[in-house]
Amino acid sequence: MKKILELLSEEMGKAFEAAGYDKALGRVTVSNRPDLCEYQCNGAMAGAKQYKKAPIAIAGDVAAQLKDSSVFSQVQAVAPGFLNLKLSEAYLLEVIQRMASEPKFGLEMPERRKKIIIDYGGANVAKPLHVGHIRSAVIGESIKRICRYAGHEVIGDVHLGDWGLQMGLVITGLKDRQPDLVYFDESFQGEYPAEAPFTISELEEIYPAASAKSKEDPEYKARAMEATFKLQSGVRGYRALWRHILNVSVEDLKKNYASLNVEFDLWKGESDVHDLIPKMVAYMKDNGYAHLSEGALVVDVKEETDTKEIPPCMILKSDGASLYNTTDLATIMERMEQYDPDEIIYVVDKRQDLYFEQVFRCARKTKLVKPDTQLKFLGFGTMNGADGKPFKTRDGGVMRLENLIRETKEEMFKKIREGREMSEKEALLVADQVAVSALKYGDLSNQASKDYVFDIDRFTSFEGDTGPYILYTIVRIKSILNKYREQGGSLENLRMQPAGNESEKALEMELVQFNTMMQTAAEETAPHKVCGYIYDLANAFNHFYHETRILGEEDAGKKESLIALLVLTKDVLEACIDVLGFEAPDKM
RNA sequence: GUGUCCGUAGCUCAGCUGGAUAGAGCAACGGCCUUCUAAGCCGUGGGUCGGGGGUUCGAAUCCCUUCGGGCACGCCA
Repeated sequence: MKKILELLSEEMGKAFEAAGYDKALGRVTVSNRPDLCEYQCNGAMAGAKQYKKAPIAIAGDVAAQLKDSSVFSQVQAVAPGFLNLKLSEAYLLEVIQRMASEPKFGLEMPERRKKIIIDYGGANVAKPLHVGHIRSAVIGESIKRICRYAGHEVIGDVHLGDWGLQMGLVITGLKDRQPDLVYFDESFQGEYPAEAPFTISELEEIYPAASAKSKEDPEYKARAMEATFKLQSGVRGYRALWRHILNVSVEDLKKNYASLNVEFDLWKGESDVHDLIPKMVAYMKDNGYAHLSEGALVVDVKEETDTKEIPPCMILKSDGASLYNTTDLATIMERMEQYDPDEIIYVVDKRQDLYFEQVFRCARKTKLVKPDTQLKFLGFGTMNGADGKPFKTRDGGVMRLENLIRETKEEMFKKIREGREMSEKEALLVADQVAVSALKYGDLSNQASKDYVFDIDRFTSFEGDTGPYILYTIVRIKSILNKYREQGGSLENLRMQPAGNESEKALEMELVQFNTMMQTAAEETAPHKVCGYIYDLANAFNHFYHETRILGEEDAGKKESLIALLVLTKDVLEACIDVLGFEAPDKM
C-alpha cells in the first residue's frame, strides 16, 4: 500500500491544483513542531517565487480548498506560509486497518526481485572469533534479514579464510606436536581416520604459537610455506588434515554464530576458488587486462575522473603466488557463474574501502561481472572501548567473542534473578534472549559506517534506549494479551474504532510509518533506522500504556479496539526485532 | 603529502534530498506503584550544532575555507 506521506501528499496536491497551483508543491512531511500540528506542508513557501505571490496567500488558498476534507481535521495556514495539518481520526483508522490487513503491514514489494549475495562474518579457520568479528556478523545478519523482508532473494555467505599460509602454519605446528600422525607419512595409502586428531581448543592453541614462531624463525616460516604449498598442490595427507581442521573449526564457528542468532546459507571459503585461479589469471592475461608491473601481475584501475591516486589491482604477487585480491576476484567469478546475482554486498571493516574499490573496478573492467551487477562495499567502523580507543580486555588483550557473549549472558542472568521471580531454567533462557538483544541493539542502533563506543554496561542496562527496553515493551503487551485471553477474550477478527485520545492517536501515527521506514532501511541498508523506529514506537506505546486502562475498559467495543491496537503494535515490534536478529521472551 | 570519514548537551548518539523554538538516552535533580510488568511514565536544569566566510526569504543540513581527530594509500588480510 502507499505510504502515509504519499497519501497525504496526494491529497494536498489535489488541493494545490484546485487552487490553481502546481500539485507537486503539495509534499507533506511529518511535523517538526508536534506542539502545533501532526503533519506539515511547506509547498506554499517553495512556490512563492514561481507564482510571485506571498506564501501565506498561497497557503490560504490551499487551506480553503480543504475546508471540508475528510482526511484532515485541521488545515491551518500560518505565517510565513506553513500549512499545519492534523489528521482526522476516521481517516487514520482507515489507514491503520488497511495496514493491519495487508501482508508485511503494507510494505510494497519491489518491482523487480533482486538476487543478492551478502558476504559477511569474516571468520578464519583455526582462529577463534574475537570482538572485532561481532560487527560484521551482527550488521550483516540484519541487512540480510531486512533485504529479505523487503522482498529480495538473499544468500548469506560467511566466506571463510580457510586457505593460505595460516593453514600451513597450523599444519606445521601440528607436525611438531604429533610428528607420528599418519597424515605426515607420505607412503601411507589407506583410509585416513574419520576422527580429527585434535580438539578445537588445541587448534586454537596451535595457531597463535605457530604464527608467533614463524615471525621470529625464518626457517620455521619456510617450513610453513612449504606445508602451504603441499596443501595447495593436493598432497593427500595434508588435504585430509586440512579437512579435519576445517570441520572442527566450522563446527565451533557455527556454535558461536548461533549463540548470536547469526546463520549463513553458505559456508564457502577461499579454498573453494583455488582451482579457479589459473583460469582467471589466464583470462586476464589473454584479454590484455593484466600486465606485469614491478614483477607483479596487475590490472590498472585508474580512471580519468579520479581525484586521488588509485593503485593498480594486484592479481599475483611477484613470486607468482596468489593473494587476497586473487581469491576475492575468483570468488566474484564463481558467484557470477553459480548464482548470477544482481548485487553482491560486502560487510567489511571500512578500512578496506580503497582495497574493495580496486577489486570492484577490476571486476568491472575485466568483465567478471555484468555491467549492471551492483558491487557494494558496506564498511563498518571500529568498535572502541569506553576510553574511545579500540576495544580491549582489561589486561589489554583481544577479547574472544565467545567470552564476551558468555559474560553478557551471565551478567543478564544475575540481574534477572535479582529483580524477578523466575525459575533458574526460565531465567537462563530469558537472560540469553535479553543479552543478545542488548549486544545487537547496542551495535545496530549506531550507523554502521561510524566508529562507536562499545560500552557493555550501557547496553545491558535496564534503562534507556536499549535492546532490553524494546523487549520489555513487547513483554508488557504480551502480558496484557495473555490476560485478555485468560479472561476468555479472542484475538481474532477484532474491530477497531477511531482513536479516543492523543496518546492513542500518537501510537497509531507511529505505526503508520512502518512501511516508509522499512523501505528506507532496505534501500539504504540501514539497520539503525529500524532501531530508531522501534524506539519511537516503544516510547509511543509506553506513553499510551501509562494513560490507558485496557483490560479495565468497560465499553466492550472500545476494549476490543484497544486490544486490536495492542496486537498490531506487538506484531510490528516483533517484525522489526526479527529483522534486527533477536527475539522477545514471553516474560522478563 | 594525497584522499577519505568525523567534530551536535558533561558522556554516548539521532537529526543532514534546507524550513518554525536543534532532539533522545545516560549522568544530576524532583514527582508517580491498593489498578494490565516501575527494565516504566511525567517533569527541571543543561547547546554560539569545532571556528570563519558564502548561497538563500530561511542553514546543524548545501558550497568554500580553517582548526582538531580517525582511517587508508602495490606485493598483509
